[in-house]
Amino acid sequence: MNEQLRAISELDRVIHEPGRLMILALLAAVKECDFLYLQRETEMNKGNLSSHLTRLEEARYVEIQKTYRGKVPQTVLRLTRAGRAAFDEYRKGLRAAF
Amino acid sequence: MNEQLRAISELDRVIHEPGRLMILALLAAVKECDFLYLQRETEMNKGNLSSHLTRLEEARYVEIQKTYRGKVPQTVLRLTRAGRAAFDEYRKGLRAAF
DNA sequence: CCAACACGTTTGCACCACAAACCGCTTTGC
DNA sequence: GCAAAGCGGTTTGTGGTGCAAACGTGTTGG
Repeated sequence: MNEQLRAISELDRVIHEPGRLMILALLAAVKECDFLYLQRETEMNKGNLSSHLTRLEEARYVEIQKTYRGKVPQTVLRLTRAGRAAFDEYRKGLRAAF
Repeated sequence: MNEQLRAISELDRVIHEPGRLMILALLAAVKECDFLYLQRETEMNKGNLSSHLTRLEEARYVEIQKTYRGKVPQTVLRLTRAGRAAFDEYRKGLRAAF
């Protein structure tokens, strides 16, 4: 197997999913944001977004912090150190492949 | 939605799957090859490879030509024009995203 | 002959992305 | 006040799909 193919085959499948890729790309850029901002930016529906976030949390790539803005619940998202590392690694893999 | 996120969300899902990405990357490089060569290079099992190829054929991205090498059946694969265009477009999308 | 092998394909399952339905809370209308 | 609608998400149901094991069809070896 050549280097290009190996790079492709080793891409992190948790990150590779476009929905999650969008989330990670955004979080990598802004450091921190809330659920609704993420929803507006990605144009995903709530359910879809919520389950991708859960998956990213299970992978320890994203931290989910539930809080309140006044009386309104607010979910704040942040990349973990591992998440940033994995995302960097993923991009490195892509560059190696293309 | 910003340009990066749009590029990600518009990635062709048929191509985005790593198994098929490997197949297309290889076919783009060599123009034509047979099933077993593809299997060795990608290190996929036959079943997996076969179904990805079927999917690529259904998408009209790959041409599957069954022939013989002596008495031994041989399956020759080739990128179609549409396949090459879609692959180029996919790579363009990736570059726009990263 | 018939057993083993070569070249793929089909089947069965397990997982997962997606959206509809739901839930608890708050605000609005009357 | 108190239904009804809205807000911020989560859970559920399901169709689709990636994967490997089992199968099929022909060929070769003993």
